[in-house]
Amino acid sequence: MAVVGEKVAELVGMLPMFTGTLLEGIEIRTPIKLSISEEKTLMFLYKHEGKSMTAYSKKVGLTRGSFTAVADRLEDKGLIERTSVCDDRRKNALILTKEGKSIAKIIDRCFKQHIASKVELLDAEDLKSLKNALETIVSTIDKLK
Amino acid sequence: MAVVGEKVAELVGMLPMFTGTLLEGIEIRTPIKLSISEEKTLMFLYKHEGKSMTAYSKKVGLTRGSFTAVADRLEDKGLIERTSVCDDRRKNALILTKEGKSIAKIIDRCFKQHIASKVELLDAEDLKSLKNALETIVSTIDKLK
DNA sequence: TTATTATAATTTGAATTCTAACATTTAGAA
DNA sequence: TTCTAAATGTTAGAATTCAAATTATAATAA
Repeated sequence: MAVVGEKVAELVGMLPMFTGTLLEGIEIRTPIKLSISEEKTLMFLYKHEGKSMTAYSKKVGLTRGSFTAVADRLEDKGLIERTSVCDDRRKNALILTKEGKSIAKIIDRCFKQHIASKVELLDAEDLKSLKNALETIVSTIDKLK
Repeated sequence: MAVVGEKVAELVGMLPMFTGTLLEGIEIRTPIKLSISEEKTLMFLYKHEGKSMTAYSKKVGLTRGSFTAVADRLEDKGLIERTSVCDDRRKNALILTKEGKSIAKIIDRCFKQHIASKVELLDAEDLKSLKNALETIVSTIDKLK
């Protein structure tokens, strides 16, 4: 079924536009000025603290080298800390500081509110099928690993 | 149904990881070295030539300012041309050169083959529901405009 | 007509990200 | 043990992208 695969490829190419449309016009006001990668990092940390640099770099979509700079900046701003993981001295586990947690909370709420307000324009049926579609896709991620 | 909206927001946040997983390990070998934005631009041009700079910048996910640089580089490499649209002298319509078209074809094929080979790991049923889910999402894009 | 506002693309310097090389540590094989 | 290969994170310089101001054109109102 290579035909289906190619169709999937075509659709995947359009996903960034989808998220772009959803995020259009979002405005996240934080006490400290942050780049998008910094905001994303805080959001992921807010959900799952204590993972490695490499893990977060993948979630944010940066190379390890670039993510080092992001972590440096967040640490300089006092929002995260690198903690050592004893059983593997190569790894750094990242955690939020108190202020980092408070700002991450703000970002998380803004993000959710913005998207919720966008999809409110859909009727109930479309919204439901959108949610189902997203769940299908996300659950497919795991099967590909 | 703000609850559904928030759930959607959470899932949307995971989409970049999904595309990241699908594209992991992709290797596009072209006669001329290209950046990712340049490759994306050629792919979109391959599908729809003659749109404006702003239109492509949105598809690629760059600001207009950044996209000017991408178009400059592609023009310097002889892969695209800016053509004037007579009825609006502000706009530049982009078109592929002969070589640009040939390279765009390579990129398009590599992209599709790579993703097709990835999703081959899924069984027929999962593959079908993935395709349906993607179609649902893409068709939702339009309704939000 | 003229003035005003909006749109398309460019420019510039600053900020961010990438690529490639590196040091350190771990895991596994010989 | 020792060797080799792989994984983690960092570094440095090049490449890319961003934000904001600018120019030119178009659309609209006065």
